[in-house]
Amino acid sequence: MSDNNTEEKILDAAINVFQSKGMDGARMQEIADKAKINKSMLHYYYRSKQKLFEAVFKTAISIMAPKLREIIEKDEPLFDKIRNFTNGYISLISKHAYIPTFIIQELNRNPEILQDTFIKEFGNSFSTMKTTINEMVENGEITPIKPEHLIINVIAMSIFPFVAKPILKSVLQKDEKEYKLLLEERKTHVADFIINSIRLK
Amino acid sequence: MSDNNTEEKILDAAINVFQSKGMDGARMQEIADKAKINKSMLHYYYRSKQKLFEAVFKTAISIMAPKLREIIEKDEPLFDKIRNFTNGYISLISKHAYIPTFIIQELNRNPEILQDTFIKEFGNSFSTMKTTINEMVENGEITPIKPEHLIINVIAMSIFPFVAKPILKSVLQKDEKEYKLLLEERKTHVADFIINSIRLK
DNA sequence: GTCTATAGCCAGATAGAC
DNA sequence: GTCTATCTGGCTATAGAC
Repeated sequence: MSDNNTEEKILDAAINVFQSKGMDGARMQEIADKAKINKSMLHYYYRSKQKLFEAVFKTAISIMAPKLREIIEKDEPLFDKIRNFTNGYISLISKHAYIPTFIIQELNRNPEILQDTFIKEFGNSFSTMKTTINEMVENGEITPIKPEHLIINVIAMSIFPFVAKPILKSVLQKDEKEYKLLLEERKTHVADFIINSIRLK
Repeated sequence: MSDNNTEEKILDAAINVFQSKGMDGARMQEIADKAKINKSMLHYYYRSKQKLFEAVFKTAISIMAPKLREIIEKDEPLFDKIRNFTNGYISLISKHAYIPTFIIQELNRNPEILQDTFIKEFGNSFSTMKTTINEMVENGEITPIKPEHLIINVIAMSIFPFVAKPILKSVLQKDEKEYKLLLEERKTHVADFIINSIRLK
């Protein structure tokens, strides 16, 4: 994609550079080089580094947010939901390995970005999921657990291995290929692990 | 601490600034201001921004690594190990909230830093823990699980809530106080959740 | 729309007085 | 050891020709 259109070539290159270097580390010259266009074109199309960054950030969110909504909103049995999310999300991130770290990094740098791009994505859809989980606990269908912790656990086990890849590779003494294999296994492992913990025996 | 000694005042201020802004976002002037010393003192004591950064990075690692070794090396029953680690690590990070994000961010920026400061911390102590877990599986003491996944799960659920705090606060619609309470609960919740998953019923 | 040239600023680093 | 003043380079951004 984007072999012709200059604006798209810029955005693609900007995604590449911003996501690996962050806002502060990124250089407009590097983006121009990667896009194989003149540096002043960046300003012609996006006015400023800040505006270009915002376009990249929104793109990143738009890739990650829908699947997150899915787990929260879709009407299906909880265990299916967990299996679909972990499998789907780990697959998705495998194709966009830099995005979670990028979002986390920039969000910690400037937590207010959320107000504009993120919060309204969710509204109060979380509260319905919360209700569902609480009902399952009350009906004795799963072990007692706070919905908040369950959600954090699901997300943490899915995303953290990507974010902390360098540390985990080192601690576990895995090479690139072995680590990739572990991530692949986690598409099913994470759901098994969670369901094993909350289901009644 | 560090009310007199200039070098210490610099390091304290540098820790503060580098850990919240990262290498690229940090400014020597801001460090000097926070340390209430003249900017050129930074160079007098640490030669360059890079060298000062390395000192800060090593400090961060030296705060986080020992507890990580503990879980891997200490000779105690697995379930105790898990309880001690999650409780101990979450408590530790609560006092140094910026460190995990800082380490992850800088490690993704430059994965080679590890070679110098990190890998040798662990040696092959991981392999003994791996053996222990595999033996427990074989002896039917816990559910079948790859040691790698168990370790990733423990670390992920302990650390991720700090790293992804802005997102999770937003998704779960918690204010600062409520989120702090969740983190507090996780000191015991995480271990319960894990043990509940791997113990035999 | 695309290029070259350059303005303007800011940050890291150093020289040198005290 | 600590300060002021300044150099130097690199980066964003723009002016202006084509």
